[in-house]
Amino acid sequence: MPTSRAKVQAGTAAEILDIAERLVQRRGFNGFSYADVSSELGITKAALHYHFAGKAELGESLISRYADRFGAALAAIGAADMPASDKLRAYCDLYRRTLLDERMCLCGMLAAEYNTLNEPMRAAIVKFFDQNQNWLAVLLDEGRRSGPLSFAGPVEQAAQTIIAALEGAMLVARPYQGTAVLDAVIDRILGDFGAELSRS
Amino acid sequence: MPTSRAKVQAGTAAEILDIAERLVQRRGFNGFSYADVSSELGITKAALHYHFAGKAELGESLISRYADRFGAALAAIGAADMPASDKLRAYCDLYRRTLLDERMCLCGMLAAEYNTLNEPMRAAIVKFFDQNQNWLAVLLDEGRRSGPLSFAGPVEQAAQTIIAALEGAMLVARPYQGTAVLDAVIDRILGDFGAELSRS
DNA sequence: GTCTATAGGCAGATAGAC
DNA sequence: GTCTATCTGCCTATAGAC
Repeated sequence: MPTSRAKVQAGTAAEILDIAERLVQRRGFNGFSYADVSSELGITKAALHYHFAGKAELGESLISRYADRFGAALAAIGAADMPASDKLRAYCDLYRRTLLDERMCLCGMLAAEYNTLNEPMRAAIVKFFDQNQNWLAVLLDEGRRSGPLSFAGPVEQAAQTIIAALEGAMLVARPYQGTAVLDAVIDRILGDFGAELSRS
Repeated sequence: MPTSRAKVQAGTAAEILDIAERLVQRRGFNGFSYADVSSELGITKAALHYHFAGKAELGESLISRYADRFGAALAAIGAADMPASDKLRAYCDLYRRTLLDERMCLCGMLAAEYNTLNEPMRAAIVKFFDQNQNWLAVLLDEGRRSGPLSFAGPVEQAAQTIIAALEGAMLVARPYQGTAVLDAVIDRILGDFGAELSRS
């Protein structure tokens, strides 16, 4: 039964998503076409429409899969046996690994193009950032209570700032080469939120 | 002699730039067309080509004008008789006013689409961020030396972090309404870099 | 599932009249 | 400077054969 792989999407549909995801992360949703995907995959544009009715539906599937995977990565970090400061570092490293592959965060990219997207895609983007912020707020809260993290103000504000700084660093890093900008931002985040001895 | 207004570009060309600038800041460079500009301005697409040879040339002029205006705003802040902490606040307010008009930073938006742009546009974007970071680094350096600002590490790293946080906040603020995310980030920037009594 | 063929529209761009 | 008219190409999408 090759049609039902249960949980993980496999086959052509997944290959389409893989290619489209990379294209969106590098060029934006308005910067790639069905022709780009079909030529890279080696099938015709018409075949793409069998798997995804239209570009918008493909976009919705992209965000959905991305959010699921990102959520799974967050859950793995959350379940790990580490102090919160190390978990914050692991969280930042998710962004760093994405940038190392010369990709922008999918939803960060789509946030830029937000005004050109349809309502289902917009809702999915908001949902992604909500999940992201909520998870990070919990981590920050626990880390501050248990000691390894130290910062002032509400956790929601802190979580928003960290996400904004990381997304912005990926954005600004694009015109430059490499991860220097993001590394600088991560260093400062860990320094500002981590409870260090040198905090005077 | 209505053709030569000397320094400030006026007339149709400036109107085209005004409309195109807003469209790019809201929808992205790949999210608007000559037809959008011409219909809003009330002239034909062909007329646009008289003023700007092609979309790429229009894009280059957009960045150039934007960088000039931004540079002038920075110079005005720098020349003002205020402590560096107030200047930093005024700098952040530049971003806030842009977002209040429901616009993303032009070069932040273009940074997302960087991979789809031609070389002249790419170079102009890098130049904008260089100028931005250099100005901010000088402000931070002077502010730290003279007292009103307090932070650790190299000024370039600090400047990169502030710019990234502001750009990212504008980006992430788009899916949400209003300036709440950006306000939170600005509060934290001013708190982290300002020399406050409560710094312990 | 994938193909060929094609529709219908919009993109950026050009020629030449006024 | 702006127009009408047109071009070429790419876009998303569909119909129907295999």
